[in-house]
Amino acid sequence: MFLAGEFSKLAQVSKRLLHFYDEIGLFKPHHIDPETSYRYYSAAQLPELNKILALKELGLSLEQVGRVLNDDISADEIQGMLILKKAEMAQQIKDNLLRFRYIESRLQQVRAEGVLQDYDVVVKSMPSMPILTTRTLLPDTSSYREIMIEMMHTLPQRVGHNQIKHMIVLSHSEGYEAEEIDAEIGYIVSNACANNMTLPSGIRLKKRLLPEEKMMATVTRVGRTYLGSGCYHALGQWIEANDYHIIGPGREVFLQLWPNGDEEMVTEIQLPVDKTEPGSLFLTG
Amino acid sequence: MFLAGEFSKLAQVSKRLLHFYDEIGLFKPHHIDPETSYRYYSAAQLPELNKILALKELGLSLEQVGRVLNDDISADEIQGMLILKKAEMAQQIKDNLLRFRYIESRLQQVRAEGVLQDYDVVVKSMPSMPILTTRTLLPDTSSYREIMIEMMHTLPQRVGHNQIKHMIVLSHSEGYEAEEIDAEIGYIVSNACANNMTLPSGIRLKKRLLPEEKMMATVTRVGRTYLGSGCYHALGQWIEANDYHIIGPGREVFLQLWPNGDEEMVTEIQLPVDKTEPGSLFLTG
DNA sequence: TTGCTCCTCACGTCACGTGAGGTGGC
DNA sequence: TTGCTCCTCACGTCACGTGAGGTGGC
Repeated sequence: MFLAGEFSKLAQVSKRLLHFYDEIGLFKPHHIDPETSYRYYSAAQLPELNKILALKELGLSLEQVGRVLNDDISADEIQGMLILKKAEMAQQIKDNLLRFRYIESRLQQVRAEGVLQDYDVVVKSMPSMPILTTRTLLPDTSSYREIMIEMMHTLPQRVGHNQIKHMIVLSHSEGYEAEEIDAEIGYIVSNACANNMTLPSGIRLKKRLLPEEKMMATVTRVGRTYLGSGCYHALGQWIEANDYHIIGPGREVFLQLWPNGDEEMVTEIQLPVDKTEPGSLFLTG
Repeated sequence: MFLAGEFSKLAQVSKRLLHFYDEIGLFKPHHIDPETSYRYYSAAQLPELNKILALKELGLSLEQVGRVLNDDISADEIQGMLILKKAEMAQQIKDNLLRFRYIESRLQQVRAEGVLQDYDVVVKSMPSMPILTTRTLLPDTSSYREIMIEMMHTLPQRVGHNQIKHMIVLSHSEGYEAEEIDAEIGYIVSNACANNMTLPSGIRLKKRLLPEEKMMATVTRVGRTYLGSGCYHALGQWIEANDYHIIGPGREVFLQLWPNGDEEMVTEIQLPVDKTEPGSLFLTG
């Protein structure tokens, strides 16, 4: 029979762990002296403690370990647990590999530029939503502005302020183009909004449903968005390092327009992405 | 300006997270209405929140994130953090790969036998310790017993009870042999113990220092140990699945001898092991 | 007496999630 | 009035680690 301290040395665990397992009823001392409350453990209890440690190593929670020990669980259920754990491990490994690569790319960036990059990519999902837009070929990036200003000044009155949410631009051009930009400009609106609208300048808007996107790589920036900036660079780097690829038209959502000058404009750039199939890691099965 | 609920939808985080970050001073609302205590956030704050989320994704703690945001940290320190995180990731990935493989091997075992195996392998370290032993070639496994019994009955009196700890057997044979076993039998003793000892039967014991072992794969069993059992099988499987290999003589430590018959004997089998060099995972750098 | 063990509270960790219970404006 | 938002406690999570404060035998 060993005292808690001796037994903890034999098993190479902390005394506190023994206390804790006693407390939660997972592993009790062989007996406790009623006078001193000293815990006594027998060497024959070591295999049981080892079983607990080993199952914990496999990734089971203490509650699961307890159920395995108490035998109120079938071999099938144990198999189920292990299969689940295995899948979780596989997922974690994949995630960590990507995280590892992304850390590497951020490291390179810090080394090269001496500071952490300005733009931070975050994954979001977007539900489907109605938009009221016009699609045109624009000669250059500054042409956006005129159309947007016209919309700002006329649309809210025409369809009602409460029908209208954020202004949005979708770029349908493949890749980046400085001229002949195929873009769709308008507003995110509510379901009740009118289906058609003509602006004073003759521009015609139509309502359509923008599909749901489960994964969007997004970057938010403050200030003039139509100027080139590090946003797209950061997005590109992120998408590459994380094995994503772009699967649809990019969006720019104007969370805050320029009431007091461009500096206060806030835009979120959203690129719908999907996982690129990984070069097999044989973590299946 | 957005209310907490709206802003949390924009950012796709929970309201509680916003409250929490406010509480710990990591990310405060643009302002708070002093009458209602309502929190108001501005769209221009989104990039900052995104930065927090992105740094968290990289694996930094909130405290580290806070230091990066507050700029009371140099680019060098940020690099240091990232390099550290990268190494941690690499280690985690390696660990998880091994865990994954070990889960697989336990799964196979459960599938094959219908129950979880009896023996559980645990890694321990052993400090160097003095032992008082004799090394001989034994004709067969049952010859252990006679020597052990003689030692039990004579050694404690000769060198003093408090000089003696557990009985130990080291097997120097390469691999498993049923006969002509090269074994070393004796006791773990204290530093003050005598250097030599001769038993009544003429067996001579010498004291020597058993070296430290940083990693021992161990299994503990209750009952007669000199009979073949699943112990070694479990050990072997474990060592293989976890990319270890054996680097020295195995030990059997008798934590409890047979005062009332073999059934109550408790033995710990210890195999010194080391990591086998992994087939490169290119996680270095 | 000093040193060594043991014990029982009880708070700390980390990043929030999850109610409970109540308020204020349409 | 009903519904909707917002708020502030405050406990729960998971597996222990880490003192604080005190006891008992050599």
